[in-house]
Amino acid sequence: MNDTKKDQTRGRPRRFNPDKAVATAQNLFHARGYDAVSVADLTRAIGIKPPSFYAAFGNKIGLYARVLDRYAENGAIALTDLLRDDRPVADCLTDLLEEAAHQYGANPDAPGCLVLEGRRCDDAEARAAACAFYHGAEDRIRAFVARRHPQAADRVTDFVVTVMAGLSSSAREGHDAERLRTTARMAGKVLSEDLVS
Amino acid sequence: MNDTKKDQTRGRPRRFNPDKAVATAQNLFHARGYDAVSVADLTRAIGIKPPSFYAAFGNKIGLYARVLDRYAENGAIALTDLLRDDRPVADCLTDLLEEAAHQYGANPDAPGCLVLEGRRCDDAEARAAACAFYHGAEDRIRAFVARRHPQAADRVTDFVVTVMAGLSSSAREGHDAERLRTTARMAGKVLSEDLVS
DNA sequence: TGTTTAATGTAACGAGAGCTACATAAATAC
DNA sequence: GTATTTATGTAGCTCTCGTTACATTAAACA
Repeated sequence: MNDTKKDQTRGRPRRFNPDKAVATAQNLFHARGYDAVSVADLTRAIGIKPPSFYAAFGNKIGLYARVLDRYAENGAIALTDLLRDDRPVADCLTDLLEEAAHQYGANPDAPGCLVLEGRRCDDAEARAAACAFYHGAEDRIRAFVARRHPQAADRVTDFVVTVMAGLSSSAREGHDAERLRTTARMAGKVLSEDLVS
Repeated sequence: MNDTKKDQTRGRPRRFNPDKAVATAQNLFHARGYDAVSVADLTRAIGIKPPSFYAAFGNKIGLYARVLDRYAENGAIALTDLLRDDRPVADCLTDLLEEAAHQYGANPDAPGCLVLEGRRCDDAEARAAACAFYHGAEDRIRAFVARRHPQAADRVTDFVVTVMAGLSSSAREGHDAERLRTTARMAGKVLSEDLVS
């Protein structure tokens, strides 16, 4: 709440809030994707000039990395809460798919998953940054399944991440949260039957 | 087979084959996507200079449209063959998903679906062109389902196109045809149970 | 008050994008 | 042969991209 941080640093103080700038950038990147957002778009939206931008974030990728970090904390799916060892694996994964459907369709101005969509941008560095977050999540899902269904882990993980990518894609195509949830529930049925322990 | 068409047109003859050029462009667009392929990339790959390019195809979008047409004839999924009215709907759709898996993973240098991936490029005109092909296919799937399962058509179509988008995405992530096929088969199971006539 | 430190605004850089003006070359039509 | 038509090669256009030099402004430190 205390917006005016009294940082007693040395030189001229910033005229903008870097955290707010990251939030603004997150909206833009999520709405249009990394490639379609120019530095000019970002500086205009933040309300600063290029030198301030580069002094604060290094470069476009630097800001994108900040955005990905923020997304992992705020916007992304809380795998820790969903993948519980005290519930059936299939139930957890179905909840995961439904939660994805809910989040991907929640904001029509920023549909789909920032990370999943970011995997396919044209800038190699940005792509690598998004893929790093993606692989982290995929590995956690696979490890979760493997704990109780080791022989099905690869197959089930492939299915789950493929459906999630599809949900993100359909969200960007205009499917609202309810349509996505119906699709997610249908996909979830497979898991209930495949993973009868 | 007769490569040397004796077109008795008027002026100086072309030194390149436009159909081969479209095939070359298809490979590039499929491998990297519309945005990541520059006109310079195309002219280099085709072996021509920009003026010949623009004389033959109008502009970058013009060639892309030719590529989409060619893809619809050659590379894309033959919906007419798959969506048969003399077989159970679920079986047809499962075959459709498996065929998608097969095609999307067939060529590691051009993974996924040219049209599905093209929907999300940053150029508005190119996006619209790809979306037109996509919506045509989606409509055909929905009409096929509606013929025998009218109340399930929307839901089932959403599921099928979402899985297909996921398959294309996972193909670009590196899943080979066999992994994709396993995912497709899992998704197909839902349809068999959902569409018990 | 004078020095130091850091952020700001103006202006522009080089690279690459899509695209084209213009003169030349190679075919047919007369 | 001469005129006409079309494709080619050279060279360069405009625009936007990500990024930066440079002088200036505003704060803390001495």
